[in-house]
Amino acid sequence: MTARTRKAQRRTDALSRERIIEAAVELLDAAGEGGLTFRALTERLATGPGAIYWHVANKGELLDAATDDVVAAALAREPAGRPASPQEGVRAVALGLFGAIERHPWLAAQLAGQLSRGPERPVPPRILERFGQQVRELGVPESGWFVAASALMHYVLGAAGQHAANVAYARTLGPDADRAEVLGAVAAAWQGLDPADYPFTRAVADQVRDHDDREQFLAGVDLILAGITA
Amino acid sequence: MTARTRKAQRRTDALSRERIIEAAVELLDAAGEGGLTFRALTERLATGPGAIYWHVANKGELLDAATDDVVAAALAREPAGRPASPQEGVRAVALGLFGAIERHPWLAAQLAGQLSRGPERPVPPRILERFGQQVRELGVPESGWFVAASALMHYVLGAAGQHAANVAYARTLGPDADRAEVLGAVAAAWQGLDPADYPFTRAVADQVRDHDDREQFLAGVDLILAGITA
DNA sequence: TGAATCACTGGAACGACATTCCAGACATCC
DNA sequence: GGATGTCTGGAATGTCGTTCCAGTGATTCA
Repeated sequence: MTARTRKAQRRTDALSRERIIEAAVELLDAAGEGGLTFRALTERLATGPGAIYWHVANKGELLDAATDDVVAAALAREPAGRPASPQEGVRAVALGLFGAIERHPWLAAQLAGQLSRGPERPVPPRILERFGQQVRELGVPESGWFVAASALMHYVLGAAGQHAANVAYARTLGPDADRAEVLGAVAAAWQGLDPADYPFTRAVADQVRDHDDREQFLAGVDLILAGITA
Repeated sequence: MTARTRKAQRRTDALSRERIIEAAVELLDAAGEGGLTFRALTERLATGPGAIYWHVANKGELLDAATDDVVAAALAREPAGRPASPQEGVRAVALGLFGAIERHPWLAAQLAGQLSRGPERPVPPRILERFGQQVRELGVPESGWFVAASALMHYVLGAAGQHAANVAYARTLGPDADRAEVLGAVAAAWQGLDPADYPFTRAVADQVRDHDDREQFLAGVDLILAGITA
């Protein structure tokens, strides 16, 4: 009989690794990266630091676990049946991650952090694997597998992260800002750049205003798909 | 007469924003993200916190300034003459960033952080602009400018960051590890995954071991270029 | 039926950190 | 030669992650 089983028998409100991770995700969603504090966590769970540290090694592990949890849920949410085509499969995975990052804006920085903290982190291989399986079915020769899957993963994480950042930024301007204001804010920030130094960025600012983020995101995915199948 | 000019006249070892940023970059290079502390900074500059805070608003601004500094230097290092082709121009920008992230591994997380912290940060537009100008010369219709430049930027930052992470990770294993060990370490970490859950990742682990990171990175850039011109 | 054991808890305390405060040093200006 | 404003560094503050440890209550064993 494991420790947790025994404890669960004792009290239904017992602390557990799952409850801690769940609370951590809620705190992150509510207040961003800085919102996750052991103090806030003890308050929300009505306990002390020692209790939490018995279930979790440290804050880093907790953040990794929260990230893993959310990403796993996002990748599992996909349609059960096989996609109509590998291309559709890639789009489904991409949109799944896009939605997860949109719902949890702190995910973007966290994923980027795991990417740049060595190959041992659990999440990047999980994502690479999903894209990779679609790439394989796309008929890409094996020598191109890694490059193709990497390109998809890096674009998706980067672009989705930027989208989430824009949404969060627009929320800063006003809690009831509508979509036009949101996109307008980003465009305005870029329009304010020096025309001599940033001719291109200023030119595309208008596109950012007029296009749907999700469509533009998918256009990027299709662009890379085109590169893969070329 | 500005404050800094007058001060420079008084003492050549005077504190200045430039000297602080320079010291910050050195600390980051030496000990990574956690190495930049106001304590370490005061020690290295033989001064107190107040002196630093007179020149710099807070740690975040200092990090942003250091990032901006390094990226600007990397983008300026490119060959002065016009590239032979827009494709070569893209590769030059990509390799410039790749080298900068290789020399300063903390850059990857920092750039990702700026990306996911709103459109006001100075660095992302700087990079987007460089790629964008080449995209324009590639003959891409204006409606596709943003997607093409975004795809390039996100892939380059993500892939270069992952490369830097692997190099840093390998350095952890042993200070005198050679290239084979470095790549072997990453491959070994991926080979240890569950074959049932990670068939693709395990299959590409061998490629990671046998290929040159820089070549693979450029192959990714070319893949996206192929998608853009398709 | 006790006593010993074990998983688990939470309050107190610690060191490191970013940041603020402020009394003073120093060149410059009037 | 006082007044001014720039610039400095030491002391102090509050928050953070983390550790320590005396306890609690269920379980196990004699």
